[in-house]
Amino acid sequence: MELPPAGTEKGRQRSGRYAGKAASTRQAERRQKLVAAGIVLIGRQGYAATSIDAVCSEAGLTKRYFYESFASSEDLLVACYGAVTREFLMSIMQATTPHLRDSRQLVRAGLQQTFGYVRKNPDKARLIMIEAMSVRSQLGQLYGSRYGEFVDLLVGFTKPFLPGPGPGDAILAVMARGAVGALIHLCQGWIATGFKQPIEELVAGTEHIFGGMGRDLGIPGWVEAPAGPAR
Amino acid sequence: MELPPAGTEKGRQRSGRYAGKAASTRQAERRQKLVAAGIVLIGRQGYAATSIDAVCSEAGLTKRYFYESFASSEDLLVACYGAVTREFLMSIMQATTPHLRDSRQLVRAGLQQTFGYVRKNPDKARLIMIEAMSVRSQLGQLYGSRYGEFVDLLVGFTKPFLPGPGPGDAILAVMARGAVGALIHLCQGWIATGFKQPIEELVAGTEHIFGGMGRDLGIPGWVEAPAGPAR
DNA sequence: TACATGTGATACGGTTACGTGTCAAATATC
DNA sequence: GATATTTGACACGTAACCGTATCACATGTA
Repeated sequence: MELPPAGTEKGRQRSGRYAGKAASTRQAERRQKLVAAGIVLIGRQGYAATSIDAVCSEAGLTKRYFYESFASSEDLLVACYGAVTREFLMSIMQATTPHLRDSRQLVRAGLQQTFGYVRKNPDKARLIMIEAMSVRSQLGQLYGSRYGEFVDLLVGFTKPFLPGPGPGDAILAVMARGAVGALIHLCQGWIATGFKQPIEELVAGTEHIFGGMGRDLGIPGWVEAPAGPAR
Repeated sequence: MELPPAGTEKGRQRSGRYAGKAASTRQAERRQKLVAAGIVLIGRQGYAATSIDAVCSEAGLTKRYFYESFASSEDLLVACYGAVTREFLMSIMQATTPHLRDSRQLVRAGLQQTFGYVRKNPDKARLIMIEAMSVRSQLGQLYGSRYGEFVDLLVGFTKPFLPGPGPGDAILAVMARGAVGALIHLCQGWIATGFKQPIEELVAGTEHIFGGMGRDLGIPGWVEAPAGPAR
């Protein structure tokens, strides 16, 4: 913001280092702290009930540094959403990569990891699945870009197994988005009701949904009935 | 709140009538006006951006009458959610009742009505599908009761077509909730992106999802492939 | 007409959070 | 050790909203 890096009057000091770290490093660390604090507070008590002061207090910083990294609390929410979503997706990819050849195993591992992550990280899950809806100004972008990665992941998983051309890409994308929606919605209800339902029922039910879609798409291995009536 | 209905001193007047209507009638009308105003404002500009004063102004009433019917703005949101949900469900039931015998037609009519309602009533759809998430204190109940009606409707539609015992009721309920979640999620994205996607693609994609579930459940009429690859 | 109640407009105090500014202590460079 | 920058703690003014209270007017009953 100030004048060029050369000394203004006597050219005494200039290096930007402080506490052993460069300016950009410190700035990034502060931002990181704020995001972490935002994830905790927003996920725990909700976006509407989380003030900027509270986030700064939780992060051990002051408001000055909040506005250094974010223009508004909504801005922070978007950042938190991105961070948690990334972690969530990574965990799913990690859990599914061993089963890229077996679509049944792939689906089961993905579903178990999805619900397992939610169960183990209820605050983060609440953040990305419930509180993120509060971002009015950027809701469209959230749905269009970051959340699209999840859909792309799903489509990418599916395409190698497709026997024929299948339905058009647009239809396939709708199916994938619908599948993601089913998962998210079940998780929302699960969270909202205090995880009372056993995770096995959720996995089994969603397996039927995914299995039905697999059969609809003619994917081998899903054509025969995947499970007995009262599995 | 005051003393018994008998006259306090001289027993002059007491009837509760005003402007030709009984007290309870006027009270109900005021509540109705407030709910209508809430639906418009919350649906249009979001729950967080809707103040009680604004709702009263929109309804042509004053704050006194807001607190006559509601204890908080969240209370109003719940009431609005209930009113719109009821209307939404009624419209779907009305659109589907002519096809209770033909499951294919039933699904198609239901889906078209679902997306059609959202398209025609974007504010109301935004209210029940997005803003309702803001009700932190009663989220669990929303998911448990009122929203459960939709799931029950779906299960009720499905059961008559089931050939055998099918999966257990718990699994069936999960599948139904997932299906509802797929619909809601697709609608959310549709709203957030300004209804750019053609409604036919959404209907076709969700038909595949429902069709897959129908095949998974062994419902006659869904066993053979419901549509060609590039329908 | 006289009076009690319903109604509408508005005022008030209290609370909360935002966004910015000030000032002293800590740190690094000369 | 001296100076400039970074940092932390805190104060300040502003604005919005909530929930309640006040007051004059409208409406209905005796």
